[in-house]
Amino acid sequence: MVASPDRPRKPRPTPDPGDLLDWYDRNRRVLPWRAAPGETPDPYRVWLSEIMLQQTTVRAVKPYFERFLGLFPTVHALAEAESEAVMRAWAGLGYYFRARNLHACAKAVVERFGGRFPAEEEALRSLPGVGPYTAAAIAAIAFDRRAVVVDGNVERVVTRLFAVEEALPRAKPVVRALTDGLTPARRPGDFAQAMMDLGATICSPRAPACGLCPFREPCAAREAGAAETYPRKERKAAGAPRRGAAFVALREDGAILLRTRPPKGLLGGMAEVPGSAWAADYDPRDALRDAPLAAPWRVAPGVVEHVFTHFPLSLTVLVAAVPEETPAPEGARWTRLEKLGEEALPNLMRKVVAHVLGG
DNA sequence: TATCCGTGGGG
DNA sequence: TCCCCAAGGAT
Repeated sequence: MVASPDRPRKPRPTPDPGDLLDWYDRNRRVLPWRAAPGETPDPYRVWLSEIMLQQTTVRAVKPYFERFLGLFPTVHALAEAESEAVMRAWAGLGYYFRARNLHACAKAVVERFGGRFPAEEEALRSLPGVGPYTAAAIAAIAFDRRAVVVDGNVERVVTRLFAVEEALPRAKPVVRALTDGLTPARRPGDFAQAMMDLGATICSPRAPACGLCPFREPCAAREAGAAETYPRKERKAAGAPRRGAAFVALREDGAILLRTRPPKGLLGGMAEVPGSAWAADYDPRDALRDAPLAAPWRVAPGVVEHVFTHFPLSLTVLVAAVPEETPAPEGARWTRLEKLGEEALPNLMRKVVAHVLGG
C-alpha cells in the first residue's frame, strides 16, 4: 500500500513499558553497582551509588564507588569509620555535604534499622541525604517495589514522549504524574533503570538517537521533529565572579600550612590553605592584610581559576618559605607535602597547590 | 519557591 | 570560548 498525503497519518500509539523493558534486556549497561540479571541487588551498593550519582556522571563515580567499597565494604564498616576518612575518600567528587550525610545515614541505618536498609519509601526518605528521588530509586532498584522514580533522565524522556510544553521545574508535578502512569507493576526496578539507561544513551540532551529508541513511535516530540527542544527550561543567570587570595606557606622541612573549613556551606568540612574571604570586590593588592602569618610573601604569577555551580572564582596565590620552628597559627596545622594526598583537599585547593609547586 | 552546593566533559 | 549538563537534597 502506498502512503497517501490525503489519508490521515497513523495515530501515535500509547507508550508501552514492555517495549522499554525488552530494549533494556538487550541493551542494559553493565555498571559496578548494578546486579546482573537474576542476581539479588545489594541495598548498600544501590544506596551508595545513588548518593554518589546525585548530579554526578557515571564516569566520575565509578572509581570512587570501587574505592569506597574497598574501604567500607558494608554499611557497618562505613558507620564505624572516622568522619575524616569518609571526607578524604570523597575528596574530588564534589557536593561535600553528601559525604557528611552519607556517614550520618550509615549510622542511622545501623542504629535505627539494625543495619538493614528499609524497603519503604517513607522510611528511606527519613534518612539523611535521601530525598524523594533517591528513596524511590532504592525502593525500586534494591527491593523491586513499585515507585515513581523521576530523575533528570526521566524528566527528559517523559517531557519528550508527551511533548510537555511547561518548563521545568514548574513541570515537575506533571512529569511525575505522567511517569506514574507509565510505571508498570511488573519489574519496576528494571523499568526505572531502563528509563535512566535510555536517557543516558539514546534520549540524550543533544542529538538524541531517536531511530534506535524503543519509544520512537509513541514519542510526541519526535513526531514533531523537536525532540531536542525538550525539556523546556528557564535558564538562570550566572553568578557574579568573585576574587580572593590563597596563601601557601612552606616550612623549610617540607610542610604546608592547612586548615579545615567550617562544617557547613561551601566546601564544608574540607581542607584548604589559608586564604581571604571571596568577594566580587576583593582587591588582591590588599592581600597581605589577610596573610595567616608574618612572612616574606610573594605573589605567584597568574591566578587560579575555578568555576563553582553558582559563581566563578579567581584566586591570587601568595607563597612564602618560613623557618622550621614557625608555629601554626590558631586553627591551622602543618602537613608534610608527602601526606598531602591523605588530606580531604577539594580540587580547587589541589589547583592552588599545583599552581605553586607544579604537578 | 529559590538558592546553595563541585566537578569534569561534551558540543 | 562558553554554556550546558549529570541517577538531587537541604534549607
